[in-house]
Amino acid sequence: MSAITERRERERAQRHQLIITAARELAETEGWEAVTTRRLAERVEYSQPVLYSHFNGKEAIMRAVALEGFGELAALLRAAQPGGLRAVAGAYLAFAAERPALYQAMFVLPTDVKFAHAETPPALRACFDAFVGCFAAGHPRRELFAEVSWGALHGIAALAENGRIPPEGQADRLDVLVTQFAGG
Amino acid sequence: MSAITERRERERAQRHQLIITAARELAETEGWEAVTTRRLAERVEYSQPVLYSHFNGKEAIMRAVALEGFGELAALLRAAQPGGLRAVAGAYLAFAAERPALYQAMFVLPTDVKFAHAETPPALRACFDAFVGCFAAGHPRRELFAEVSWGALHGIAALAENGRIPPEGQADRLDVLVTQFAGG
DNA sequence: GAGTCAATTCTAGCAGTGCTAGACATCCTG
DNA sequence: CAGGATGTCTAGCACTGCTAGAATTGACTC
Repeated sequence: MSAITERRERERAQRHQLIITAARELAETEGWEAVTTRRLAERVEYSQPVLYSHFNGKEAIMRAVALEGFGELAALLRAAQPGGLRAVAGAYLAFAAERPALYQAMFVLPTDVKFAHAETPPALRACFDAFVGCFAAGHPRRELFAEVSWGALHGIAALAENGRIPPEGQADRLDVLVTQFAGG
Repeated sequence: MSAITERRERERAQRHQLIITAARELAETEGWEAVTTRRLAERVEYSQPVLYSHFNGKEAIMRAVALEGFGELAALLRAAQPGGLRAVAGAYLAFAAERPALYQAMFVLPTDVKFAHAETPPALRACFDAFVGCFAAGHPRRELFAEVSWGALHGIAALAENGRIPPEGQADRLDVLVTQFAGG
């Protein structure tokens, strides 16, 4: 009995992850507008209602995908940490450029995820902390600088992603941004 | 005959503008997700197909709204021009905060409007030029600096708008941004 | 004025969306 | 092997953007 329910829960958890992965892959190959509950259900080889037994709706699935993204981004930024702001910022822009759909779920699409809040997911907080760590410990407005440099990077990334800025100039923009902020 | 067709064209142009205004108002009061062709048609007191005789679909209506926004933003930025980067950046953030839906149509939602291109609408180019004008005429990388400072502002505005950053800290962020860029 | 005809506007409907109630099947328990 | 809970699916709702073809309007000719 206990063994059976355990197995069931294991299978359920597997399917849970399968849905997240399928949604992410679909979004990364065809964009979020192509991620419909019907296509997603077909992809995981279950009917639509199964999705709703795992998630509280489509938005919840996207939130789960975004959460996965926060974990990956945090790892990348932490790895770049020793290289200072230039390396962290470069890693950030590379992440945004290489996984546009994932980045969109994390930072562009409407979300319920709490930012700068007590309930902020640890992975997300770790991302922010990577930026904070780029400024000296004694810096009087350390958090503020982290926030602004992150925001600035996001602007560059977002505009490039939706075609408002030519993507090929990102390296130059990164250089300007880092130079202006590292000097302060 | 000519007088009649002229009157008809006049009425048609009026209705054209009515649709744009209605879409904008609806978006500004309830958000773009509330702007459906049915609700918009009801608002202008015509049936849905009329919308399609004026615009090539919902996206075209949003593009028209965005274009209106570019004109207004350009006027605001030009007026702030004498105050330098601080004034221009402040006007930009104020615009984004006061007309979030309009700003979203201009810079966040998918669009076909050409940026940094031969077909770029004059109003949009004027917005960019306002940023360029904030840097000395002899500045070696004038356009690049304009691009990056605009991008940085967009990041701050976008993150604040969708709840990723507490909106009450915008003044401090603006201060940091301007200080770092005006110094270069 | 009455009739004709073109331009305009609307009704009705298509294929798609997110989501859900209730029927159905499956599997464990006694 | 029957009973019952668990899980899954079918079918459908109200909505979306969009459009074909019917209906109406209104300007022009006789």
